[in-house]
Amino acid sequence: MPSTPDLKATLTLPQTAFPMKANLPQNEPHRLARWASLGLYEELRKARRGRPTYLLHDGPPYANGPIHLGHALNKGLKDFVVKSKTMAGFDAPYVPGYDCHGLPIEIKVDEKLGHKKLEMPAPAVLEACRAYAQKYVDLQTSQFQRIGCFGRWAAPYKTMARGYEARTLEAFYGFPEKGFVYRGLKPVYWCIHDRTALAEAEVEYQQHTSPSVFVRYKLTSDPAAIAPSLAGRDVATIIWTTTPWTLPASMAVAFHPDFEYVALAAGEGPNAPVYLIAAALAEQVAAACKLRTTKELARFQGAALDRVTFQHPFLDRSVLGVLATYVTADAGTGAVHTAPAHGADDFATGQRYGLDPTSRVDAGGHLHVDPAAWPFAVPPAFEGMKVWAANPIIVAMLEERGALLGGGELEHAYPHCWRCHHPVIFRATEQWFISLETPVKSAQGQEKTFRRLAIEEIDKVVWDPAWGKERITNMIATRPDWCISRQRIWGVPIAVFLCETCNQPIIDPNLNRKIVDLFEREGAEAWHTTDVAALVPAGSRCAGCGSHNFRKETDILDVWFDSGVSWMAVCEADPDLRSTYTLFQNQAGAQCRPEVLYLEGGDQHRGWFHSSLLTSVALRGRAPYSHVATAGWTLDELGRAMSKSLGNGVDPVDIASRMGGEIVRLWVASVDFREDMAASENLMARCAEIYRKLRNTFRFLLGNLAGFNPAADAVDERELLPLDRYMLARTRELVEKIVGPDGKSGWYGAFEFHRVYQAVNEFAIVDLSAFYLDVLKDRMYTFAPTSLARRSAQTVLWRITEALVRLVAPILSFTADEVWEHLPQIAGREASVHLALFPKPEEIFAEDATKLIAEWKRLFDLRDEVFAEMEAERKQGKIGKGLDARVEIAANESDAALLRSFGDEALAEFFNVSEVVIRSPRGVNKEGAPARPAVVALPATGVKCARCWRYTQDTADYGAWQNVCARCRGALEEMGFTPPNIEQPQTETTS
RNA sequence: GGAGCCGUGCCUCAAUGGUCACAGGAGCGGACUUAUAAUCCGAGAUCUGCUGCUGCAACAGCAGGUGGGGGUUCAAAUCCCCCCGGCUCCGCCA
Repeated sequence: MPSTPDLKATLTLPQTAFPMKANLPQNEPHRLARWASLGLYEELRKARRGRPTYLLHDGPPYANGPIHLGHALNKGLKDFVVKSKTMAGFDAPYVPGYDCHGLPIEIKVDEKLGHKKLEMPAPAVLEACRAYAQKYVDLQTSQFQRIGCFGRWAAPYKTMARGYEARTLEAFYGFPEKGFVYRGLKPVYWCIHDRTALAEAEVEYQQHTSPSVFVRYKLTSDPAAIAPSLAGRDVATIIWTTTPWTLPASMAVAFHPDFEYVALAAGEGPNAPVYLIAAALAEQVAAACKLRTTKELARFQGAALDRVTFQHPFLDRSVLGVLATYVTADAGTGAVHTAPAHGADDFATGQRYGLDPTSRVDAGGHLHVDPAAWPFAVPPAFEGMKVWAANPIIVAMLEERGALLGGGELEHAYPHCWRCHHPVIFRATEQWFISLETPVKSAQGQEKTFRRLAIEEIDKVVWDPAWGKERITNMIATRPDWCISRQRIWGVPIAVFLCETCNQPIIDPNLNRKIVDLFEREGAEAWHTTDVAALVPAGSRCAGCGSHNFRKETDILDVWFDSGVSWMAVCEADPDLRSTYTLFQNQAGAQCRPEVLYLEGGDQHRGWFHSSLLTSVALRGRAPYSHVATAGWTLDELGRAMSKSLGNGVDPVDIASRMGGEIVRLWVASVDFREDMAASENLMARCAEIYRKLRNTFRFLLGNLAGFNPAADAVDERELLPLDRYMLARTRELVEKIVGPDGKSGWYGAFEFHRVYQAVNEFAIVDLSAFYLDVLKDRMYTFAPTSLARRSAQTVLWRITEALVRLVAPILSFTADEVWEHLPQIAGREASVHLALFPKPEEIFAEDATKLIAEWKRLFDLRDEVFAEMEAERKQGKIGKGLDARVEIAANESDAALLRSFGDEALAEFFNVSEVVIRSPRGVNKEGAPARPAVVALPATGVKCARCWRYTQDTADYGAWQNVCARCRGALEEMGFTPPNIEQPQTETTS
């Protein structure tokens, strides 16, 4: 077979410097450096200045470790939002932040400093904490940037910054000044390991085994007053508790006023002991306490037990019978041991009855008995012991004294400290509280409670998904007052002076301003280094007792308060954000009001969403956001939460370094973040596979745009070939779905990133790779570059690429920017794709896309038939590729007309075959069409063109080039190629 | 105890009332060597029922089948109810 080796050189094959292999781990850092040198974030701000604003306010991650997948998801989603809003034309600044104060860091620093800490002055300890937090601020910043997140990384907000600390304190002062805050004795969750109060948000429930004991409380008031039949009997009640260590603080026994109680005699005779227990529980209690034959002596309402008295089982004092509706009949005895110092309900009851709420447990959890009530000469064995150690001792003492009626162990969910994971206790201490029942005035001047107003504000916010509204509403509706004080050091001091005599705080706005200014200048350390006298004006007197001696409060603020005032410390204060935020605050309900979005994991309903709402409603009378989106949890492939113990975690930093930050981003885009999401090495590898497909599609697009000069070569939309027009219509459809008719709604507008991912993926693989680009090869490779047909295709390829690169830019930020650089250069183009705007549907294709696509539907059905037939031929080895085939279609009239309207060439291209013959149908009945057109695929006839591989009837030798079809000959002539001299064979290298 | 989510082929998943349920991966079969560390085409869910036959097998066709069951509807993966399985969050236990 004679060959013409140089004929191949006359083809216009794809040509591009855009590499097939991405080498993401190596190349992404280079692109990051380019963005940095370009000052891209600042450029974006400049480019969008004056446009409508969109504010995504960053929830600060805690700066105490490297980032994990949840962080990557969180920041990735935010980056999609910010970038897509920016490309939709909004000015969307993004100031990332970090949560820096708090126990975890202080504990880490404690471990590092060891006993040295005790000798160090407070400012030095704070300095160590600051350094520790800063280390992780820097680490996380570099990690977030590594996965391509844009933002003001050079100046993130930090809750430990001087300005932030000053704003936090200012926010705090707002509460007492407006009457939201009280300081009082109250039981709070208390971690005896960390020696601090905890907020509800800081406890987690874990399984814990507690002793479970039934204790006899002997009645000391007149039994006949309860029921006449009890006169003269030895009466007692039985309480059940799982915390024997609270018994020294037992001040009352609570009964439900409406429950029925029985008096049971245990045994025969007038001397048998009698027990008062709830009727519903009598059987259970009798069994647990092994009461033998029981006989009911009386039956009465719990209300009858109000203010009866009992003897404490081991202390020399009496215990009051009280009534409370929280007593339940599903566990215990119906008689609830009440220790006001160690339970919220107990405390409330104690207040109603005037009981002593003093805690005999110190900050470290050591028990101390009230000497006045201790009836024996020697101190109790549990004196000074930790509560857990005291439990068995107290139980033994009960047993010894005959007060223990039953016992055992109970495994139950018990609150633990979320930081140190030790079980926590309830302990009444002096704390600062924000009262949810504070009366406030709404904007309309109506009186309501703080709680009520907060709930009303929740209602004005868009919650996504919608059930978030109900969730946070329930939380606010039922939560207790917010305990905002902590007995630690690493945080914002509650910078208040207390009266040495009566503990009354000084609430003086002028003094408060002075201290805020001090914090602004010197940071929170100033509270530790400045003397009382330097701040409190001379001659100040306590409003309560008139004393003029004051001391500094040493508690710090709950860290949830810190981050919860970020709307004030950042949005209201930061020069880049405040004008937008002020507009947001003042334009409620107005059209021009900018959106303020909070986007975090669902756990923040009780965290940041919650604390931010409360502070903003209290201080500004409105919610700090207009839109709250929540993400689900990242789980492993089997749907389990990721944990160190399971070893099923996926490290985004590791994935970025091995596969690329782009792969992490693609994974984030691939999942529906509103639900729980699966992640694993395996799934990441799948994303990498998808990435390669997308990248290769871009590469092929770019390769076929080589030499295309849009200004000179682009074909007017009306002159485009039908197939090319069809693809523009498809592209328009895609654009419309992704960015909406206006270029700013659609799936990006609704944060439906996984749909963008799916649709782009499908478009690239199905519409482009498997169809359009495949079919186009013949035209792209063999036609003269000057030909209308080829320029028509290029025009469309160019528009598709320009659209696609913008559509994926928020997600594939690295790759899109790389593609951008390889696109045909046009005047006035932005330096980065990220500075560009999303395409608008009508810019892609001005006509009715839906109609055109519907028209093509029938053609694609026929194409499927053709392919099925060709596959059969292929199986028999009669043809190989499509161009080896000739297809005959016996079509009914409408099909035939449709097919003929495209012309033979276009049809052959569409089916990717050498020849298409349309025949009138045989065997078609008169009424109408056959069920399906008769399609026959046959080996092509004619001679194969050596250049374009089509079989044609007009293939002939062209000089020394053998077997060149007439179309190729025309193209060669137009391109100025002449056949090589027959006598002088072409040498291998020319020019 | 409360709230909620998920269940689609071996795997990952799309599609929230409308044609024979999208696509990808893996595996299988094939083509191409003009996207080549590529590209293209094809077959492909388990099971049940019915029909074709004297009968059986194979095969073919039809129907049903989106965890199971029921309902609304001309029409359901999609809406409603119940159940099963998996998961998450919240709360509580004196």
